Amino acid sequence: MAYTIKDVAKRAGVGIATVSRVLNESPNVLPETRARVLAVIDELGYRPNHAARQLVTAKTNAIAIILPFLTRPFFIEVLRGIESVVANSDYQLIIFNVDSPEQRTRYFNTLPFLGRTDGLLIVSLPLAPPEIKRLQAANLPAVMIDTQASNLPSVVVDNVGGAFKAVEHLISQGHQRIGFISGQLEPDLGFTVNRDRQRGYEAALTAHHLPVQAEYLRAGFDRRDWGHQAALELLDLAEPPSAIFAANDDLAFGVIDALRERGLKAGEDLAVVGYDDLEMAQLIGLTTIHQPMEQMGRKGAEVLLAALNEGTRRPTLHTLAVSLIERASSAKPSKA
Amino acid sequence: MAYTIKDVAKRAGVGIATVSRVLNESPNVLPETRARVLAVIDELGYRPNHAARQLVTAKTNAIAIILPFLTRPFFIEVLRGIESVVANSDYQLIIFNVDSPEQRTRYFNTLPFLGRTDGLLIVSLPLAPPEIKRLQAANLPAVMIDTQASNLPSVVVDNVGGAFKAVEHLISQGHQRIGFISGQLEPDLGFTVNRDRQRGYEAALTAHHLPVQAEYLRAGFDRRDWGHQAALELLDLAEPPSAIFAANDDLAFGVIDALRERGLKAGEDLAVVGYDDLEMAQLIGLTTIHQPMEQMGRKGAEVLLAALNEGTRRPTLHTLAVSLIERASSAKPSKA
DNA sequence: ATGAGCCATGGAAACGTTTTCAGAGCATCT
DNA sequence: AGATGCTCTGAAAACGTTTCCATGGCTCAT
Repeated sequence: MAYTIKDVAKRAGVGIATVSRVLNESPNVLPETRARVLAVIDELGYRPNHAARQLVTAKTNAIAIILPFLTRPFFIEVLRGIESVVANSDYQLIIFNVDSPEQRTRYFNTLPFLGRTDGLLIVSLPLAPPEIKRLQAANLPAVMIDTQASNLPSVVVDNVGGAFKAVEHLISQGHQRIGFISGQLEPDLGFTVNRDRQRGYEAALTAHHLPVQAEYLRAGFDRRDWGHQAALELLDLAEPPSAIFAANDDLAFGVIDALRERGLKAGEDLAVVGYDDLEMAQLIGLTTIHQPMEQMGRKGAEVLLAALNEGTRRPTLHTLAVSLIERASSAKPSKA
Repeated sequence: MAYTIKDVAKRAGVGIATVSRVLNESPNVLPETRARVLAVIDELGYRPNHAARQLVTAKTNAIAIILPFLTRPFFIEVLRGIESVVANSDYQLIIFNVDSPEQRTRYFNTLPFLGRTDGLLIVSLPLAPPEIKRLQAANLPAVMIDTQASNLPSVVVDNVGGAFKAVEHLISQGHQRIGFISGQLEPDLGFTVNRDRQRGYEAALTAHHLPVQAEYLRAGFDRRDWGHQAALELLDLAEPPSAIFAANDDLAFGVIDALRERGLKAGEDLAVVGYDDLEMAQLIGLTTIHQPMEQMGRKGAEVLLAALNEGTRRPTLHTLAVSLIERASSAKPSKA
């Protein structure tokens, strides 16, 4: 068995309370005593038992992050941002991946993190009011990233504004017929990205006195093959669009795939703009909206740590800016 | 404050031991008693305190995963595999990201997971014998993924064999002059992938009676821009190779980039083969070696869980197979 | 010289569980 | 009828900390 505080105390010839004081850097310990205790700790390789400490302090020194689709680049980047901040604190990071609505409700019903974590980072998953209530009842500080809850601190990006920028860019290039391809507008897990970006798309058209045409709107799935299929559908219209705005880069890749299949080229025969600015976008030369994904993670983690350490707990809303990255896929069209 | 087991006991008119028995599904409890206790638990919304439970059982119900470069696709896929297995157990997953040698040594010296986790999954990071000793001294079951330690269970892929396959494929396409681009052969964190794949490259050449030419070997960094630069260097040789094997897909993307810059096309002017089979590889049409990344994670997690639940602790070695995925980038060359 | 106040220290309670142990009740066997 | 054994139960010990409280020694002002 591992050594306990008693072993240290005995060996150092002091009481366990003194050892505890040394451990917790309490002042009132004679330097000489402290040195002796530290020497023994070092000699025995003693390490305080976490569980015992947790039991009495009621602190876990861990925070949980709940995110969907661990595998998608967006979430990875966010995770990376979070990790970079948390690694420099003395908190540990527990991961919960949620891929299905069932898992989601299971998590928020059983709250398996309760008592195992001091705080929560919730990425992209919108919470229902009763769920928020339950968190607050449990006195568990939470920060939302990429979703918003009115009574919780939230870190978001302006999806409507970003989409607006994307479409406005296309319009400024002379495009009048602009298609929009997105994933589900009302997905199982309640994401609002697609809806928000569609709103931005429509707002930009309207602001420039262009009509919003139903046949140019293609909401399907958040998968590349849907981007592919939807692009083909748009190309086959009697009057096909001269530009396509895809609600995320992955869909845009599908679009580019479809173009290639038809012997067409993005940026020459049809302008394409994506959203996310994944690493791949640069390689492919895709014009897109850059989201500060890692920064979102960092900011969220910082807000949570501040709440934990200083007790700051105001539900502030942090909105991060997005920017347009111009690349070859939206060069000026040959035929306006 | 939250309710404790005492509150439940009092309210149900039983002793705390009985509540504990109900909680732990011990047999010897009268069905009627059990029902009464469960009713009270439900009524109060009682949840057992983790720390207290841990303290007495000396079990944390958490496992830690230690991996480098959380951001690279390879590790993400492995992580996803791990997560998918762990999510179905009642363990939780704590993440430690290690990006620098300093962090690495810090982690393995302080062992911050000690007492917070029941087991360890170590991805790609080779351990020095004293480090392994320390883990075993702490009685902490560990499984290595994508590295190997003689006295710990390990899940690996055959990097030498995979590289062999890749190069043999190029040779079978008629190539005689084959370049090899890789990251550092002796990187800071001690990965051996690059070295292993180089060995496979050399073995394949030798097996087919082709010379290993030093000027065709380019070891640099695990970054796309190195692939780019090294490819240019190879192209500028007096007698440039007709094919390039890149030690990972990312490097291969850099190669393709360089070709494009010179107005050349992979698969037509020069054959390119990568390694990893990232999602992007498919999009780009890169011939590559498919690694079962997610499966590695799953397997590793399964082995660890088995060790935890059943006490199986033999240091078995699990070698997973890799396969060649032929795509356009290694079509038959026009001029052999 | 004496009391007030401070500092360093140790003993013991408390945290909320699990688990050991002993006992009560009851049926079964001799 | 008494011994035996089984099932269910509760009291109490144990886990390893932190923290409260008491105490003894010391300094310093009176």
